[in-house]
Amino acid sequence: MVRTRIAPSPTGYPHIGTIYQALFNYAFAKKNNGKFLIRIENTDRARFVEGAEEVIFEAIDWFGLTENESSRKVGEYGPYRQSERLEIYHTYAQELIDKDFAYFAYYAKADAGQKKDYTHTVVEKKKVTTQAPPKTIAEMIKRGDWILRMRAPKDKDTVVHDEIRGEIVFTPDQVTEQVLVKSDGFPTYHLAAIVDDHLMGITHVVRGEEWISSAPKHVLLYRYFGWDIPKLYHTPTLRNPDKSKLSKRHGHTNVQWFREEGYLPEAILNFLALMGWTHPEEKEVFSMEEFISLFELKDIRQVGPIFDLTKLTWMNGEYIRKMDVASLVAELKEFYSFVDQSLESLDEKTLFAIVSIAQSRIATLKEFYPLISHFLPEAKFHITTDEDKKIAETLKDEFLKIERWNKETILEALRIILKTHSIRMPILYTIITGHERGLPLPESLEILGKETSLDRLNKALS
RNA sequence: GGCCCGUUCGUCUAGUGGUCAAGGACGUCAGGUUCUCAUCCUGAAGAUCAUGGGUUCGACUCCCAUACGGGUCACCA
Repeated sequence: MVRTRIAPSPTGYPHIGTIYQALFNYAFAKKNNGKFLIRIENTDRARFVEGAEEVIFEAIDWFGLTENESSRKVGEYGPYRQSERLEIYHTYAQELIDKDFAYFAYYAKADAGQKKDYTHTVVEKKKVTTQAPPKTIAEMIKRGDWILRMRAPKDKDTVVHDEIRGEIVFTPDQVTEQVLVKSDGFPTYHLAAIVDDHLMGITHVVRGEEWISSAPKHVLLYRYFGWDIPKLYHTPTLRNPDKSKLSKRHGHTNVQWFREEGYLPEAILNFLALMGWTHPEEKEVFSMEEFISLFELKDIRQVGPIFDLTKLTWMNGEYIRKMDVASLVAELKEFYSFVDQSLESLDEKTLFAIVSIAQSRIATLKEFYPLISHFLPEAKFHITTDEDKKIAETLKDEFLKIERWNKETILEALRIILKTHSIRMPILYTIITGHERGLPLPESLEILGKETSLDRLNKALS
């Protein structure tokens, strides 16, 4: 039974990189009739953000990457929130102490969490004390200035087998004696993740390449416990246009941002799938079902791709264009209620008609509204010059002559205007819509109706 | 700085020793269709496969070095 997981930390907004990881883990689990779980890694109390967990799940739901087990969907391997598993970690930490694979180290509190400057080689200063070390985790927590570190071999290389990159050898000096339990009794990622992955039956660990350097420590821990090592896959990390790791500073990383910009979750997922993976037939647009059936973890590329918004926007347009009108209407309604902008002034029939002519002209849902301003009740014709006025008068005459109000008869009328005033389309377009270009004019006027069109003309002429 | 991972058109990529003087997609440019704008269609420009050495009859593909990029070196994940 394949079991995969993502392990987000509730430290802020949901990151697009988390979704990228979720996509691979989800697809692989689905392909193999396995389970995909979400474990909340909240062992860092300093960085914890209230409400962040809820927002992660909201993003997961939006993308439809529904998990089988998680803190909100508790299965038999729970709890799925690390803060609720402290006793478990302590038990296993004690096992390590008993086997002498871990030891208590003395550290003054003041050193906690300080970053270092690595432009030059740094020699870590060890604190010394004459105190006897604590005997148990409980005693350690009580004392406050002790931590638990793992032991690492001084004479042997540690080999990490990565399914994408092959064997990676780490010499002893690269494998430091990682802190396992912090002085507050909370485990670090390294202990917690290994214990949880094992206890939760994770078979394939798919995570970002930033974890490669700490992988040997994880391998060691598995060995200390005598556990099987799940298959390890280190995926490339998404990059900014300047090639650095995708960050808020240089690009858009917040899932919420993509939603507010009118991107469709399916399109984002499709685009993300293309970042590091290629369809066997080199197809660019494919469904999640197709992706699941074709996807293989081992085919993931090793190079960090640059997240290119231009191509995502194109992809989004592709998705919008292939939707049926009813779905697009529903999608637009949901989007505009999400961004607090209503489409309610338009009745259903009108909205359908507008959407069908707007469909090929928008790449994101957000582009819809600016395109349809001339359909809103408060819109009017734009007559600014005497020439405009003359055109409007002819327009009125021609409109009055039309008996059957449809796009063909309207187009004919418009052609007459263009000819008699020898003007070009953008001028006429501006008078009617206020913009130089946009949705097709005959269709727009047909939807608007003869009555409304004449009404607006009269108002503009008076 | 040490170590680790990587390096094919601006970007995403195909390519696993000969079929590649490198194919596709986005973007760009030009043209066609057309009531504007899009869609759609056609075409063009765009990569001496980071550089230099090997190995081989033959290398984008294998090996080594150099350069460059990224990651990591926290009581953060």
